[in-house]
Amino acid sequence: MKKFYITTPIYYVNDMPHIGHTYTTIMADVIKRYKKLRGYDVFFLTGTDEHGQKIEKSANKQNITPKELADRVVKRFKELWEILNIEYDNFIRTTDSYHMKGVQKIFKKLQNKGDIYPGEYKGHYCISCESFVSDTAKNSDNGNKICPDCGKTTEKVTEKCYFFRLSAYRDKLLKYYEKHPDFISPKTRMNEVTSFVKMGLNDLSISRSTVKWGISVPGDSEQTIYVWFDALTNYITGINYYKEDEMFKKYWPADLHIIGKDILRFHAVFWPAFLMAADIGLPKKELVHGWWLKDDKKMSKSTGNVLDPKILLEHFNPDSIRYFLMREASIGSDGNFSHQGFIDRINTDLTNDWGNLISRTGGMIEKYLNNEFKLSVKYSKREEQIKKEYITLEKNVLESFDNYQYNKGLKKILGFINYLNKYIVETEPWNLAKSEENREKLNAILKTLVRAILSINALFSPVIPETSEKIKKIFNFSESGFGWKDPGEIFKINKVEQLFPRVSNKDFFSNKNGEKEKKMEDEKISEDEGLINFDYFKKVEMVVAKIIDVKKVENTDKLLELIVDAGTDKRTLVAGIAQYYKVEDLNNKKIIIVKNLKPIKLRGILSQGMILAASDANGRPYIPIIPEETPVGAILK
RNA sequence: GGCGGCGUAGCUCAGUCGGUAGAGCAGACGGCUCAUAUCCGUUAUGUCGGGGGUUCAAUUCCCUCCGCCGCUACCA
Repeated sequence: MKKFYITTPIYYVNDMPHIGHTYTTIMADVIKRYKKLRGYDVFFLTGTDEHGQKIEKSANKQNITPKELADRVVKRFKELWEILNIEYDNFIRTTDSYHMKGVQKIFKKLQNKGDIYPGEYKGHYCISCESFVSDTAKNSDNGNKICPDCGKTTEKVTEKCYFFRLSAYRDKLLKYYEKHPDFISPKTRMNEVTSFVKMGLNDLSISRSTVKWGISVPGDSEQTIYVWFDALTNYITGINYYKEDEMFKKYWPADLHIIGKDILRFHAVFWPAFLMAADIGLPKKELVHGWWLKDDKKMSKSTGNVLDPKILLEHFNPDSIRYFLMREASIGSDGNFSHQGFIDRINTDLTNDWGNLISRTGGMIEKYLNNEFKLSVKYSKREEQIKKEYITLEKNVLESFDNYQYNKGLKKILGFINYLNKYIVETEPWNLAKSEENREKLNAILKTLVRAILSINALFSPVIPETSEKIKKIFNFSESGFGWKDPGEIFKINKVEQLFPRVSNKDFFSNKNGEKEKKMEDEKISEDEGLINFDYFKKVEMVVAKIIDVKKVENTDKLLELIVDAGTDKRTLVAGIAQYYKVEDLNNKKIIIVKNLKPIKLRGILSQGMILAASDANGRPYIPIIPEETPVGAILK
């Protein structure tokens, strides 16, 4: 029996489960169920990532231990997966001992090989912020750096840590990509990865002495292993890499890692390099999916538009959610989620088409045949035709599913359902039922419908498994597997229940979730007009600053490094204006800077703000010079 | 700035290895009554992002411009 090992990423317990986690996990579950039907021995791994400073900090805030925090979130994930009928084979937690031992094992292996070596991280440490300050932060009088966050003088610290020799794997990775062009799918993601690797790779710091909540480095209790090394390793520890027993030998290498585009680099560059270093085979394929946008906007905690699947579960059954996510997004590109879109999709596809087909078929069998087929019948050409067309359809659908194009496959299935609805209208069973002489014909039509329904039901089963089971029960049918179904000459059916109750807009939007939803749509409208309110504007801090030193950034054409006095502090700015402004043009001038812009490193120098300048159509900057008498630090509003 | 992708009906998208375009949803009209006011049929709408070129012929190939997205950079 062929094996198939599929994984989701492990989810960081700093976040409650949302639609993104749900999407990835449902996709994995659908693939698992599909592969199982295709005769594979499937193993499906999911779990949680529980180490790291963030977890440590949030736990502290809530006055609980990191493990307690993780336990709470894990419970939420497991509950949701149960509701959504996710059949994972193992739920790994990075705090599980078999995982931790496995991580240490591979770490040790790389150490022995020399691919992990002790090194030094030289840095400037801010004690009050408990964090490292960039090399490029500005100096204080005594030569130490000043913390850009709190302004206090930092201490020079030389910290021991371990590095992974990533630089040595550049060519090997590129060769691997070339040999396995389908390793990363879709192709655009593969291009991104290769161009990134081509630019060269630096060795990777893979341990921290400042993080306590983590797996300790073997033989060095001062250090914990970097969370990404810890997390990625789950894919092998989850199938017993520590023991390297039969299970590991059977399932590794993974056949499919499902990941989101945000974690591409870790999976497509670092993870393969770690495995190469450890002489472990590489996963066969990584499928990169996009994000779910909410009303065309990225979901994020800060905008507060993260979608909790529980809201949907208040109105819809789990299969509806599974169906929508698989039907609506094509792998690779971002999907868009709107509540209206969700309601429409479920009502048209599942309620009107699929649910109703079963309902009307069952209704007729009840009404005309008293829920029982007593006759053995001959099928006419028309019925044979339906069988033939189903077989063609099935081939096409399976082909789509094999390529993980579930949206395409499902679309095709819906087309066939429409075809069956037409068949009913054309044959008019309700007229045949009026006279006894058409009994056999009526039987043949209804039986054909049952056979078609059961056949389609199998195709649908990986995506909507719960409904699929219900349908089998209605028709007293127990076989699974694909192909044209035949429940036999004589059989009974049970009363049809409503499989997908209709949810009207009124039902959905009248409760408080709907209100919330509506409010958000209103907000969206005002944003669309391009206007911002005053509070929003106030967030931008602009002040007058005096330039106290200017120099060109070495080896660049466009960049100037400026030291400015912003009133409260002195800070470094990097600006791409060297082609238009000379050092002497700017020295001692007063200008406007944006003070609270997120600092960014440019050419290795940390730029802590931005010079305000007008720019013309060619991008040429014009810096407004402020009158000399203006006080430094004056706020613009 | 570089690399890649995209821009097709009101909405979501398919498609054309060159012969002026489709599907679903929403809309309009009609039919049926087995069915969850469901189903079936008919039907409107598009200068296929703008401009230029190659060609007998371009939405499809080439160039250029505009807009959007992703990655990346000496953008901030």
